Amino acid sequence: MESKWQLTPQQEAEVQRQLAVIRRGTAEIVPEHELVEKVRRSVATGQPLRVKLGMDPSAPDIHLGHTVVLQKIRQMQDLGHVADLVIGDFTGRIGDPTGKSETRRQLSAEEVEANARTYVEQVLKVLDPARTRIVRNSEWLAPLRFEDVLRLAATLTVARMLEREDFTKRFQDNRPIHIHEFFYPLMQGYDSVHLRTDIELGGTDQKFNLLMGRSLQKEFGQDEQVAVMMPLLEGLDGVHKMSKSLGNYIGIDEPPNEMYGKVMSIPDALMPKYYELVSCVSEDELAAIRQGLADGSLHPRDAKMRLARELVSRFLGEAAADEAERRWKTVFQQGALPDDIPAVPVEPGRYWIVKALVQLGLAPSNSEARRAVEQGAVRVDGQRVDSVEAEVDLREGVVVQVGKRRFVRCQAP
RNA sequence: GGAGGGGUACCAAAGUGGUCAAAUGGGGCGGACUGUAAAUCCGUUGCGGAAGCUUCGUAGGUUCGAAUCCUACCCCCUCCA
Repeated sequence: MESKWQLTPQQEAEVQRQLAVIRRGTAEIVPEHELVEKVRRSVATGQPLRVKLGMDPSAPDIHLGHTVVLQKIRQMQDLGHVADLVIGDFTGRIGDPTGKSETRRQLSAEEVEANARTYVEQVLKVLDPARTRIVRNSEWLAPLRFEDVLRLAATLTVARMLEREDFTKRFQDNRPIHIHEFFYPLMQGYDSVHLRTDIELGGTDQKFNLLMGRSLQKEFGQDEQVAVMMPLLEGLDGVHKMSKSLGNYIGIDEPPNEMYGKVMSIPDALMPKYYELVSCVSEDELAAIRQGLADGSLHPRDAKMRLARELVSRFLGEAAADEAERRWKTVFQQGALPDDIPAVPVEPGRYWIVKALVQLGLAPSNSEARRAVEQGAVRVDGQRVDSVEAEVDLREGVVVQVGKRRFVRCQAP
């Protein structure tokens, strides 16, 4: 296709450079040629592209999965483009039906507001604040009249909606689909119209919604946005996409040890993907890591430790990363006791082991405490307790351990 | 308004009078192994120091005996209108 922008050789080179950065790690770009054209335009005119990301404030925290997309935007910001971060405070009231097998609960305005606040704070750990505009879609969606809404709705057919797998499935399974859920993609698309978005980012599961933006922009006589989709990041289980509701996520606000440990528990096989999507290593390093893992010269554990360190350092600071790494080494590599064992006040004396565990908060019930002992999980001052009938002396400084990673130090009250 | 389907443990899902503290899968926890909290394998997963006690939407009832049968109620879903 013929480009309408004539560029100097230097500019051509710049376009190529930008495209390479943008393409890295993406799952799909629709349509590719329009992206090229937009970048050419930007380079020729010096006008930055407007990149949009919608965030659904239905959960208060963001996790590593979200950073995949955020990071891509950051890269675009570093190329000189600007980001519109749309807080879906209006759409959040509905809840994105994407991938859901049932209708989402509608959030109250207050809940959305509270979530939005922590969101912004966390998101700016990844994005460049100077090149980020934070907007809320209630700003332009709330004032729409019913008439406007009808106009939007008229652009869409039920058949088109049912192209979506999640809706189709629900429809076939005789599960309810509420009309208002149809409006979600419509509203998200309208955000793009309002913001005159050039590029909208999202996960591959957002394809339908992203394409909706194109349809609506066309309807409004605008240049259509390009949809840039990032792969979904699997969570700790290595199977399902990282999500809060599945509990397989790594939050970016977690305590350092948690974050470090969680990274270490990611299945080995996911390392290349994690490096590609959430790490900041250069293209060359990435290739080296891939190669090393493939030919066995790089131990998966070491790759993970490096990644864990990088992530903790980025989100929580260098010092926290040092500390988390040190702790991990002592506890798990050397099997030593951690040095930050929580102290629990307890009246000194002789206790039946089962009661002691409950007393120290290491087991929720006698039955569970007994099970732990029976399974050989309990140690007192490093000595395994092998009888459920055992009695132990609890006094200042005694360390009681259940399993490999739960420790408690007794403390006189 | 009418017709029908359904509510079982953390989740999903069997079970339709006793052998059911309730199959199976997932998740959780633990052990072994290891290189880590990866992978794999194994164990365990209501409470209770024991006797036993309390669980199958809720409340009653029938029965020697109920998750299973009856009655009422609550909740969810679908279809027709």
